[in-house]
Amino acid sequence: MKPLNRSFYAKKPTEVARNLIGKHLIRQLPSGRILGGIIVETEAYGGRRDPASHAFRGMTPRNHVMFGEAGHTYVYFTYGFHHCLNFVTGKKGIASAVLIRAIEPTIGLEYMEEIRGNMNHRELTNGPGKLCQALSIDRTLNGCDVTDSKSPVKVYEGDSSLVTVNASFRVGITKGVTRKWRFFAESNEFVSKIPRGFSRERES
DNA sequence: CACTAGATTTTCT
DNA sequence: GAAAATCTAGTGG
Repeated sequence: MKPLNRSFYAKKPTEVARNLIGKHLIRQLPSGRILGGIIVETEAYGGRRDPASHAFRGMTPRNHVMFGEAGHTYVYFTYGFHHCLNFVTGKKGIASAVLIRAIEPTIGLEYMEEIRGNMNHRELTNGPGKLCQALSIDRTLNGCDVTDSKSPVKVYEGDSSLVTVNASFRVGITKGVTRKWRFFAESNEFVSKIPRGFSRERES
C-alpha cells in the first residue's frame, strides 16, 4: 500500500480537509516504531484571503512551507506548549493548509499512553496539541514530504465511505470566524469538541 | 456539564 | 510587547 499521492493534496484546502476524514495517519518514530490512527477532525486554512490563517500577512520564516508544494507537513509551535500538525494544500506559491485536529488512535496505543499518561483513550489524541504529543511530532518534522513512503509522517487510504462528514465553524480563532471550514466525523467520540447544534451519541 | 483563568515561549509588529 | 489554529485544572450550577 502506498501513501496518498500529491494530486490528493493539490486542491482547495476545504476539499482536502473534507477528504482527509477517515484516512489513516501513520507516524514512524526514529526507532522504527509505528504509531497511527484515523483522522476524525480537520480544519482548512487559506492564505491572504483568510484572516485566521498564519499566511494572512504574507510569507514569514515560520509559515513559508504553506506557500510551497502541496503534500508537505507544516508543523508549528504555539501557546508556549503545543505543536500543531498541518498538511500543505493547493497550488505552489499560494498559501493554504489543513490542520489535523483529532485522530482515533489505532496503532501503538501503549506508546501513546506512556508519553501522555495512562488515561481514557479518548483523551489521548482528541485535540491538535494532544495528538502531536502522542505521536511525538515537533518542529523538526516541518516540511516533510507526506507522499514519500520514507517520510516519518504519511497518510493512507481508509474506509472514508463509512463516515458521515459534518462541517462547522473553526475552533480557537478570533478572526475569520464565520467560515464553516471545520470538518469532523459524525458521532465519533474522538472528535475534540462538538459544536452547538450537533450531538454526540453515547456520551455519559 | 459550562465557563474561566493561568501556564509559557515563539513569532511577528 | 502583544497575541497566539491549546490544554488543564478549578469553580460553580
